[in-house]
Amino acid sequence: MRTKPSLTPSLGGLARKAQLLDCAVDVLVELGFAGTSVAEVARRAGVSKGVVTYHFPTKEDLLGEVVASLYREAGEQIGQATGDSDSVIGELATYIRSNLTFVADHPRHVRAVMEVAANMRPADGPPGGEDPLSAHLRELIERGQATGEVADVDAGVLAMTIRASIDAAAARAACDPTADPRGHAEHLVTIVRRALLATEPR
Amino acid sequence: MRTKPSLTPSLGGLARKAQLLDCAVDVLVELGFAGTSVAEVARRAGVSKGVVTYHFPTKEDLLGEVVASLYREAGEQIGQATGDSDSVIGELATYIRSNLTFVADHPRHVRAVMEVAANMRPADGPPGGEDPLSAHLRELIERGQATGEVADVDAGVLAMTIRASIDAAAARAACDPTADPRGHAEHLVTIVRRALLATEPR
Amino acid sequence: MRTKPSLTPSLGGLARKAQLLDCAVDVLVELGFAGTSVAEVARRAGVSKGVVTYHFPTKEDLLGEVVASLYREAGEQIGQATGDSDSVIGELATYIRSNLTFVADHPRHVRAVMEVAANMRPADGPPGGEDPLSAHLRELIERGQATGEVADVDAGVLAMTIRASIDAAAARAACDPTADPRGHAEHLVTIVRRALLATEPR
Amino acid sequence: MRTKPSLTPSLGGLARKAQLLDCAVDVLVELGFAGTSVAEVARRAGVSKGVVTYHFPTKEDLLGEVVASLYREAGEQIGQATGDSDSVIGELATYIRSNLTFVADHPRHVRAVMEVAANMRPADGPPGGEDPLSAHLRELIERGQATGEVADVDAGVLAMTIRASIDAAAARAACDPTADPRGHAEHLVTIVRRALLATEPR
DNA sequence: AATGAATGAGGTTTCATTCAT
DNA sequence: CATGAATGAAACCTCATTCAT
Repeated sequence: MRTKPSLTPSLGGLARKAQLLDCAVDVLVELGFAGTSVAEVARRAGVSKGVVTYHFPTKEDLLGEVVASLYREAGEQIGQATGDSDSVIGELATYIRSNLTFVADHPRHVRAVMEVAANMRPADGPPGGEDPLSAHLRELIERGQATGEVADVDAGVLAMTIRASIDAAAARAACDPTADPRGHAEHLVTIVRRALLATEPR
Repeated sequence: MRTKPSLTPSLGGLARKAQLLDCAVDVLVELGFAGTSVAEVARRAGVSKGVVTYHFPTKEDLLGEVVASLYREAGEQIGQATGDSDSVIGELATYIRSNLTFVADHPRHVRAVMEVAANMRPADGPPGGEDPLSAHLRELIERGQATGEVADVDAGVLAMTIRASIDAAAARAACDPTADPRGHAEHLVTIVRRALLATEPR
Repeated sequence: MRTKPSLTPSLGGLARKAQLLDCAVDVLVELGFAGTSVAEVARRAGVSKGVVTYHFPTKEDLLGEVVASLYREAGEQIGQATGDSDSVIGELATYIRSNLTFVADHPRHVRAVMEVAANMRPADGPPGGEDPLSAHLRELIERGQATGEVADVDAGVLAMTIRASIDAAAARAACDPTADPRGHAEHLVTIVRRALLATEPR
Repeated sequence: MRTKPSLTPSLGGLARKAQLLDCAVDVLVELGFAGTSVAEVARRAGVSKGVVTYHFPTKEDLLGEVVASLYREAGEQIGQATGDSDSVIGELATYIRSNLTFVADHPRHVRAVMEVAANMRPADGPPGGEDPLSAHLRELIERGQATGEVADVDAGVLAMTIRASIDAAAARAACDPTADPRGHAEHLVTIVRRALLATEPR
């Protein structure tokens, strides 16, 4: 039997995968997690449903890779901007700025991952315990407190607050093109510096 | 889980409705928005699916009432604790404390509403724009800045940050029984006071 | 036990039944057979669903009575107008006129019965065989042919055609208030008379 | 590798669609519109419910195609038999004969379409106004009256009567295999000719 | 690699009916 | 008589997944 010519020829594995991930991001952003179906992703990619399940055997694989690829990119971009400061305050500022710069550069992908994270909970029930990203921040702050560099506010709460502020700005940036994540970073840095460095009045 | 070991007695309208709302909250917390089906709610209540749709014609009605009932309760409890301070810092502290006290008292309900809010997007597309709760905080802060009572940090960013911190603590409290929202409130108040009142060094 | 005061006091059986039948007719006309539910009938009557099933244990009882009551009324009204003519043509004319007069007087009820008839098929499968109403007409025509009073067209086909024309006019009248069933009757009488009495040309 | 024998082999799109339409016709004829469910159609086709919704996304699509396919076939078959007569009476006879010949050839399909038509009301409320098929007939008759070729009976009523007679014969033929639509056509032609051509006595 | 067909589970909703009060 | 609550079946539809080609 003759092979039927395909409208959408092979893209050689990796390219096809990247295309599908792109489409998945779009669908997540526009239709939300609940509205994201394999069929819709395929439709936007202009391929058949089978193509999606060929490259990503299950839906979880697809969405998991949406998350993982963002983490990979974020790790690279943020990793570069790290460690080049010797003060704790400086490191915090770098962390906040690099995080929100990344968000400003990839608002849609970030939003997509938020959709997934809010809905695809790990099999072992709700997380509970401290978020690892906050934990890292907390340790950083505690280090500064140990050396007396920064004031003695609750490190855990401040860490959570910084993380939450970054995430909120990201969420906003993903939906609202007029939002300004980089400005948010600067103002947040100011707030954090005041909280950590300032001398309380009187 | 919360089901009273009753075969299926008539509960007389309001009680049944309350029971179903309770069960819906449980399901939302444990299974997430995506895992919340009318059937599961009915199963936990020990009644048939029809009972749920009898009292809440559509799923949206059910989840909407989960949200609305929390807002009602929060409005009452938080409303009482408001306005009794004449300094902006005092009002902020009251706001933070009453919010997190409420969260400490209703962690599961709060978490359930978060699940709904994160997923049930309004028909008119993604929100965009400033969150009304943050806006209220921002105005409060700006009022203090106009009178010179507090420092000139960015009011919008600080408002978002406070709201985000409260929400993060709420999310944590809903999943982790060892979390301490009231402690979070105190530490957050300290952080905010420092950011707004302290004199920057040098 | 104290009797609970009712918003919709007892109508004494028969009146309530009549009211429910009226409402059922309305629903059938406006929403069609498929849209006719016990709940909707109750809603229009301003009573609870239970009232309907109290008076008409099953939906079939309700709709069956809609049909039966029309037949009763039609039987009375048409019965009076019958038999007072001694020519077959006269009897046919009387039949047609009395049928369409009845339709003109009860368009909604007629339409409702059509909805039911088209959908509620007898348990023993589709009817098949000659419609009894047509059969009566056919016999009448054949009687006239036996005496030579009317021409020798096919009595069965003419009978079916007359019946179908009456029904079509009824269907029209039920939906279209500008329709004129009585005019239709006159014109149909003319057509039938021509078909039965005229001498074919040449 | 040997091909695993499939219980429900792939029929290649069009064939499967045709099969499903056939089954839908059967169900409509035997169980009526109200008794026609997607599940029942699937059961008769020996496939799963999903297959039906795969080929016809909604029930309306399925039933709509039942109607449309009949119209297509009827259009072809009746179109061929049209326009080859120059007298109005001749055209009427051709119309009646071709209609009922078609009915005689496809009694079940015709009956199925009647079920659908009687129940699937257009979204814009009850129709009201003249049926387009009757309208065409009326214009034909009026043309003949304008030239004096045929008598001056009411064209609208006669048109409705002819249409109704054809439909009644079709309904009968679909349920009763002993019915004779072609015979009906001949007798109906005779009746119509007498009504239009004969000279009234006296 | 890619496709279209098929599956079956599960979701929401409607509804006739039953029953205690 | 009347009601509101409850039931359970059945409807339509969506979807992740599997499979032959």
